[in-house]
Amino acid sequence: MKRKTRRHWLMKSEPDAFSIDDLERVGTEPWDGVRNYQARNFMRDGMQVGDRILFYHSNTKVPGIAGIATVASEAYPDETQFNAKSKYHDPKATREAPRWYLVDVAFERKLKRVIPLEEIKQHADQLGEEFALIRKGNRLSVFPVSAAQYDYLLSLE
DNA sequence: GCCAACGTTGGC
DNA sequence: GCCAACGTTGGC
Repeated sequence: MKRKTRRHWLMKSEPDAFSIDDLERVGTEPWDGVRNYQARNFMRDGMQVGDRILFYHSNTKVPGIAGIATVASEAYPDETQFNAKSKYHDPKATREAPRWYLVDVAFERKLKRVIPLEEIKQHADQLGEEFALIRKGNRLSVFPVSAAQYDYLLSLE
């Protein structure tokens, strides 16, 4: 059954590998290569077409939120798991029992400026200490953001 | 480039 | 089922 309300998400990408500019260029991109069960479950079980995504640049000089994207497809099996030549190949995955799922992600817009992680941390009181992005040791690359957190983060733009 | 944090794997 | 070893993430 479909939910009526939209959820919000944050997805990390290393800009050297795939940046918000790359997404703008291609328009829509299958979000392949996620090999973490929790992140997979969010994509497979939580996302709906039209949900908004904060596009986060990780592992770069100024990590932070760089743009907005939307969920552009239902979840479907990540093709790279079946490809022996792919670095994302998973020998234990079969077409009958795929292990990894993804959604297509569509470009919406770049932020006027990147909102740096350093700055986001200064708003921990408003975002909540449990906010996954600023929780110590968090490495999850896909996770939900509440509507309030989403609005607050964009108010920093 | 370093390394803390954390998830996964596999031997037992 | 425990847990050491290993690999990866990602800030700094």
